[in-house]
Amino acid sequence: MRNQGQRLVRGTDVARAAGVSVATVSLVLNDRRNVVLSERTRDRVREAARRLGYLPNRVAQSLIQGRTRTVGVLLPSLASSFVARIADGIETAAAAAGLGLLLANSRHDPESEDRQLGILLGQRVEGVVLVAGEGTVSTLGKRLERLQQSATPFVVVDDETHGHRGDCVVSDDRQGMDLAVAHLASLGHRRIAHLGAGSITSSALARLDGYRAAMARLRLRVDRDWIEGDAFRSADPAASLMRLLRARRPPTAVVAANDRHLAEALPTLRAAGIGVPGDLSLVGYANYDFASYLDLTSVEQDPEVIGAKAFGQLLSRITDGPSKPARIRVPVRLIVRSSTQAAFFRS
Amino acid sequence: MRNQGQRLVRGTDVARAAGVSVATVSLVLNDRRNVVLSERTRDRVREAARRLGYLPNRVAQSLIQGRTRTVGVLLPSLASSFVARIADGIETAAAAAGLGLLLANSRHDPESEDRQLGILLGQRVEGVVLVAGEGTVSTLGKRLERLQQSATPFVVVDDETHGHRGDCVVSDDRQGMDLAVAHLASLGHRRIAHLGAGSITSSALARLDGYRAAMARLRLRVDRDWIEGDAFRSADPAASLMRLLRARRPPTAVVAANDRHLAEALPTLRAAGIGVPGDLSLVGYANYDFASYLDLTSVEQDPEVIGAKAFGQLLSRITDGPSKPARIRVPVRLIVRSSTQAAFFRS
DNA sequence: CCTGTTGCCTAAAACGTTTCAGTCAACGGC
DNA sequence: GCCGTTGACTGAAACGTTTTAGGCAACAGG
Repeated sequence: MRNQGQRLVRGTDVARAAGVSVATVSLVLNDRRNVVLSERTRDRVREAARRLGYLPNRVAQSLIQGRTRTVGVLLPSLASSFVARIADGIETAAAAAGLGLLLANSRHDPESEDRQLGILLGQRVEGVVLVAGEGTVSTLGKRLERLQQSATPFVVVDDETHGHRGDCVVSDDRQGMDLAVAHLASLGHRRIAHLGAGSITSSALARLDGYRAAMARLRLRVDRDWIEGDAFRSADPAASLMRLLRARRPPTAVVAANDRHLAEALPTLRAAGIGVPGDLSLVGYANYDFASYLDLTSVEQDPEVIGAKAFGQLLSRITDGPSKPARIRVPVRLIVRSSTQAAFFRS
Repeated sequence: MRNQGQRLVRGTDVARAAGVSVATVSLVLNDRRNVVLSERTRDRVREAARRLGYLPNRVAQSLIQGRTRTVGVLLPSLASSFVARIADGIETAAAAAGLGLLLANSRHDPESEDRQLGILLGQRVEGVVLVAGEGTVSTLGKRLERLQQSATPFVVVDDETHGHRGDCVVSDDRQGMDLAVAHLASLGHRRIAHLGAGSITSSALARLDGYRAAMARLRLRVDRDWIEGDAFRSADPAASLMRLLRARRPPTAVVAANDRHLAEALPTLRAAGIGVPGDLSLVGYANYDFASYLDLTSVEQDPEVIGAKAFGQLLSRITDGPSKPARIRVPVRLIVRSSTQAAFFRS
């Protein structure tokens, strides 16, 4: 720790240089206008501070003021661009509000998430944004309880199954599925199948749910063998998609819970001689950058806005205190490309 | 700030509950073995701490110990998956070393980066990882100077043009280009052109440089019109690629500085009736996830390792103090897919 | 000369830890 | 009974700020 040798400049140093007390330094630099101070003194202090390169020690400030101006963000990984962009949104909003971000990464491990949360609370963050992820969501309740006990405001992102415990912000998966199904229906499709996400996260379930609701709303029947790749199926999207096409009444279109599954299944479709969109229309989900390269119609989410809203909600909890849990759903929009076209066959 | 009302439990509270002094609480909880303390007292204190849910206030600890156990990460954005994965690598390494991460985002704006750096230094982070980005790299030196003045250890990531000022960690772009060119040469290609990144970042320059060096090493001539999309050209990759194909001696293969440029140019190639790899072999760079969906041969980087190495270097600076600047280049590897095949024509 | 008033600044406490010198009791040896 | 030693714990300072009550000089009014 060589910084010890070369101490950073403190308020005392500025005070000595300006020929005043530390109290005065603080008063001047924080521009306490209700205290009378001569312009001459102000200038002297400011000049000394500038000359010495004085940066008030935030640690000491935090201790005395009882607030750290820092919020914690606990996420499962930054490898997912969806999560990373949420973090970006949180950071931007926090910076605008003058709050810093302490980042912790659970690596999808509940125990690690526990430990990290402990560290964040030890650091006395003023609030926590908890981004749910596979692996940690099932035991999330335990950590929310801990947050409640320590009276630390929090917001959950990307999971609404714990909505009764506090605020949550999610992407509007139901709306997304409705847009996808409605788009296909407007093209004349009646036999629309669903290729699920193969996981049991809150949004995977919401997308399946949204698919069913949209079909019901449009009075379209859903055959039993039109849903594939749910939590109980293997994670082979191509095989799942091919199974869908062997249904008793084969679908003319498929809405997927994830672009990635479609991208992976595309070569198999091509090999089987099934043209897209000629023989089969496809709608993906998430609008990853490759969706445009593959010309996939897809539902675009807005992770930056999710992050911004999550921070906004957290901030209002920090300043206004608790009240009835809010559930914020961020709208999505459909990006139409050439993987969808009018139905080639009407039932 | 409602947390004020419901204060968190302090060492004093534990001390009172256990019938000892605060000093004892600290001694027990920090397991100071060189001080003699009876087992009975230890147990009483530990029990009281557990019962009250005592979490030592890190802010006070930091103040007294003069170290915050926190490093700052200053990056241009989390929207880039490359940067996000670097951050992930840093976080993982930092967590393993027991250090927290304060995240700041410059949004590609030098002024904002300045401000953010000020905040990090105010927070008394023990070191800073500075991830360079377009927009901020040109004025990076100013901030490095500031870091040097405050005697805060730092490491620069993704830029080696400031290597004289301190440590830097970069992906080995020269090696990557060498792998790409050598791969094509081994397939019999002699006329290999370069589609640049269209930016003037350190790695774009290094990739161009690596291309030239590799061609020279293999004794392959580089025509003047075989380099496109450098900093002075417009950012239309498809047009750049088509220009390459109109060269006096048209190339049979192209190595790009970025997968994305190839992905965007692909439709144009298809429209022009140029088959890949039949008429033209392509090698991309970065191995984005879409590279596999588009079957692009590409150079894969390892951002997590870049982050880990950056943190490792920073940590050794923090503990061992300064010495000769290190320049760490993280190896890359070539992922061969079907966008490259044996040359159709030998010169 | 006394009493206020005003203007400008400062002393000192406080925040919640850690650390170390020191206290105090008990005990043993002589 | 005295001295030293050991074991077990504690008092108080320290970290670098902010904040508030109050000090002090100058000056005015009576």
